[in-house]
Amino acid sequence: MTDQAFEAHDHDACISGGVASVEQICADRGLQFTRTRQRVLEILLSEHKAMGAYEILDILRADGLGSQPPVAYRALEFLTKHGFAHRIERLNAFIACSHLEDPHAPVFLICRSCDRVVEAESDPSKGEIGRAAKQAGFVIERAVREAEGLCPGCSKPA
Amino acid sequence: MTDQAFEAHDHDACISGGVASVEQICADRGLQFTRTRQRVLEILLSEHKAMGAYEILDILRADGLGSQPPVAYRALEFLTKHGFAHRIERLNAFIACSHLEDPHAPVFLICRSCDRVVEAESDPSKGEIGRAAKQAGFVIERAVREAEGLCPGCSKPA
DNA sequence: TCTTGCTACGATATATCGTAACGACTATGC
DNA sequence: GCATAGTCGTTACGATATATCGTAGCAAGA
Ligand SMILES: [Zn+2]
Ligand SMILES: [Zn+2]
Ligand SMILES: [Zn+2]
Ligand SMILES: [Zn+2]
Repeated sequence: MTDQAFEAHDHDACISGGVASVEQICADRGLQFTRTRQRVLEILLSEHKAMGAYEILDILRADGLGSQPPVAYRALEFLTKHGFAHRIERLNAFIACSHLEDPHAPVFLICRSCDRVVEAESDPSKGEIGRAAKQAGFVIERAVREAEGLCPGCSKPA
Repeated sequence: MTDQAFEAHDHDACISGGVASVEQICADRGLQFTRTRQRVLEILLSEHKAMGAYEILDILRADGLGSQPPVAYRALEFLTKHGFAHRIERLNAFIACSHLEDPHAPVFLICRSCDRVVEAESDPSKGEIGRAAKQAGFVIERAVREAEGLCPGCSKPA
C-alpha cells in the first residue's frame, strides 16, 4: 500500500503507467491532455523528486515546447488542479502524484540527503491537525503536511 | 491552552509580553537582542498574521533601521533559528511564535478570508505524519503542518 | 454564414521572494 | 588593549511567480 520510491522498483513502469493513467482520466473527463501538459508530467515522473518550475521550463525549452515561465506554470496549474501533480510548499517545487486513483490528502516525506520524495496518504481531519482545527472551530479546506528528514537508505550509517 | 488569536483578547498584552519574554530568554542565553531584531519581532507581533519579508522591510525602512533585503532576512533568520518566530511555508511569510515556553512542533491554522494565523502545538511523531514515516522507515527532522481554511468568525454565514 | 463563448497558447513585462559577497563596525572574552 | 566572533550596511544578483495583452482553434447556436 505504501509508495515504493525509497526502494528499488521498476521505474519505467512508474513513468509509462503514470502517463497512461492520466491520459485515460483526461479522456474520461473531457480534459485536454496537450503535448506540453503530457511532457511536463513525463518530466515530473522521470524521478521521484520534486522539480522547480524553471528546471522544468529549461527542459521544455530544449524540447522546443516553449521558453517563457507561463508555459511551465500553466501546465503545472492544470496538473495540480486536477490532482495529477502536487506542489511541495517546503521546496517551492512540484511532483507527480502517485495516488491517482481517487481524491486524497497527501502527506510527503522529503529526504534532505537524496532529495527523493514519497507521497503517502491519510485523512487530515483525523490526526493532530484535525484535532487542533476542531478545537479552534476552524474549517480545513486544504492541509499541507510535509516531513523533512532522512529516508531509510540515507539514514543507514554505511 | 489553545491560542486565542481567532477570538477577542487583550492584544497589547500579546505584544508587550512577547517582547519581554524574548528579551529575557536572550539575556539568559547570551543572545544579542539588537534593535533591529526587536523591531522585527514587534512587527510580527503587531497582528496575528503572517508577514512577508519585504513587507517587514518596508517598515524597517520607514523606521530608518535598514533598507535592503538582507537586513530583514537576517533578523528573521535569528528569530526563526531561536524559535521566536516561525516561517509559514504556504505563504512564504513569517509569524511570531506564540508558544515561547519550550521546544515545540507547531501546527498552523491559516484563515484564507481574514488572513489570521493561529499556532497550535502537537507532537508530529504521533498522528498521521508520524505513522506514514514509521511505515516507510523515514526519520523526521522537521515537519510542516499548515491547514488553510476558514476561521470561526469567517465561516459564519452572517 | 456569422457570431459568441470558451479554452489554450505566445510573448512581454513586472512582482515577489531570497542569497552571495564584501568591507566596516561592535560586542565580548582574555 | 587585543583577538575573535558576531553583527551590520550595501551592491548585485538569482529564483520563483503573476499580470497583461493579444491570438488561434473549436463548438454551439442564431
Ligand atoms: Zn518509480
Ligand atoms: Zn534519501
Ligand atoms: Zn494578540
Ligand atoms: Zn478568518
